[in-house]
Amino acid sequence: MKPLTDRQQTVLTFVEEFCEHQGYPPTVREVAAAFGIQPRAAVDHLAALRRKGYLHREPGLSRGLSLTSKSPGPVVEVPLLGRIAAGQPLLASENVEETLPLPRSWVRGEEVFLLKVTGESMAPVILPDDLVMVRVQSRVARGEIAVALIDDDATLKRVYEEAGGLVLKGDNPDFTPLRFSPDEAADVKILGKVVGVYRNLEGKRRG
Amino acid sequence: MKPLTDRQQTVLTFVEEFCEHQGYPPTVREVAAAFGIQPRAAVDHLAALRRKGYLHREPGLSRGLSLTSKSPGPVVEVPLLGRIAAGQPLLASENVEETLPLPRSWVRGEEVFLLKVTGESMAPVILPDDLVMVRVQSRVARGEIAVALIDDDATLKRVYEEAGGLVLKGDNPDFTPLRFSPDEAADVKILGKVVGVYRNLEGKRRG
DNA sequence: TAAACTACTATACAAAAGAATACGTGTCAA
DNA sequence: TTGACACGTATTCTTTTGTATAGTAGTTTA
Repeated sequence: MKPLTDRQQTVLTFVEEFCEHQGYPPTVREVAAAFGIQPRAAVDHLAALRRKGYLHREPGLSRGLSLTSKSPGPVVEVPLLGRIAAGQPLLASENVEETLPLPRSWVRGEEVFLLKVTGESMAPVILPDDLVMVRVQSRVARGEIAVALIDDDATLKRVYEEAGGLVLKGDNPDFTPLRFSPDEAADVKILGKVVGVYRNLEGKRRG
Repeated sequence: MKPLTDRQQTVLTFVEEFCEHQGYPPTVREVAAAFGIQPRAAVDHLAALRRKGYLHREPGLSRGLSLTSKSPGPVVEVPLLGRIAAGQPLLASENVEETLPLPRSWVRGEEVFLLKVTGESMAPVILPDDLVMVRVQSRVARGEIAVALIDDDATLKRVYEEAGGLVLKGDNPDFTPLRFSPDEAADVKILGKVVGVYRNLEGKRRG
């Protein structure tokens, strides 16, 4: 892309930050006011930026200005589930506490959701207050970490499907593995596989 | 958040998609035209959406409409550094391998960057191939995890500043702590504090 | 059953905002 | 030295756009 003059760069930065903060692009006059110049001068700058391919303007439309370059990288809105109930619609909007924009490269699969970890059973790999990303799938490979629903309680465990039944095991040795006979295993529903963990280390005593 | 009527939901969806496609929000009249109704009716819908907290309107401003709830949530482009050299400009574009859009709520601080972990010295909290988020700061509190630059080598360690000098210690007991006399400590530069860890669990044998 | 909310029509007006006109300055390459 | 270009001031015109007034109906809720 063609190089910008210093002045044009500051104008572009202003437009980018305005969009980010306000949620809508600035008008010609707002750009002018920000730099203490006349609208006409601002038009010249915006025209230069358009000519060099940094933004697009819809003629005649107020705020008809959109950024081309920067491009808010490919993001996917991933729902953070507050609670998980046995009631079918897992991703129903009532359960969605908020939705976080994550880079597409992190989101593996179509149906994914985030969950805030509560127990210590998966320590030290997964700790309380971690955010885990879960891909919805009803089966996981042996030994993989999954979200299992047991009587309306969602838990994070490694899953071992064996001839003798189903074993759900935490990494934390303080927790005894849960064993289910083939009959009982029907009450256990695998909601999905844990494909990622995010941990915030700010203001924590222990990692 | 308060529930929407069917009609309000379709209007909100229209606004969201308009923003996504055009890069700027629609005018009252554009909303009206899209549904074949009068501007006044569109105002009613937008007022309802604002009252229920789904969007924000700046009175009197054209296109002064911004999505609060859903929408491509506030993202910050965080640079993923490929290598870290002693040469001053840490976030110089030559060192930036790519830039990932992360939710603002995860990004604590002004200057942050991401780093891919290579060594095992911080296991089990931080493992190879993890992505750590680092906030640029030259000092960290005792025992916090920091990125330290020792002779052009960036390492992840807990930092203990003591009267007897500086100690850099990994969580992994297999690694012996690095000790620096007050004199030697001048060669160690703290680049920043580790404020977050992201781990991808896809295709791993063990967490 | 009254009050509040939703969903709309029709018309009008004033502020907001884009664009046009008319100039002035300095730089740089042909 | 002439013309293209970047950058700027000042003013005016016209369209776009938000908002207001004045109603009409149907639905929901207290």
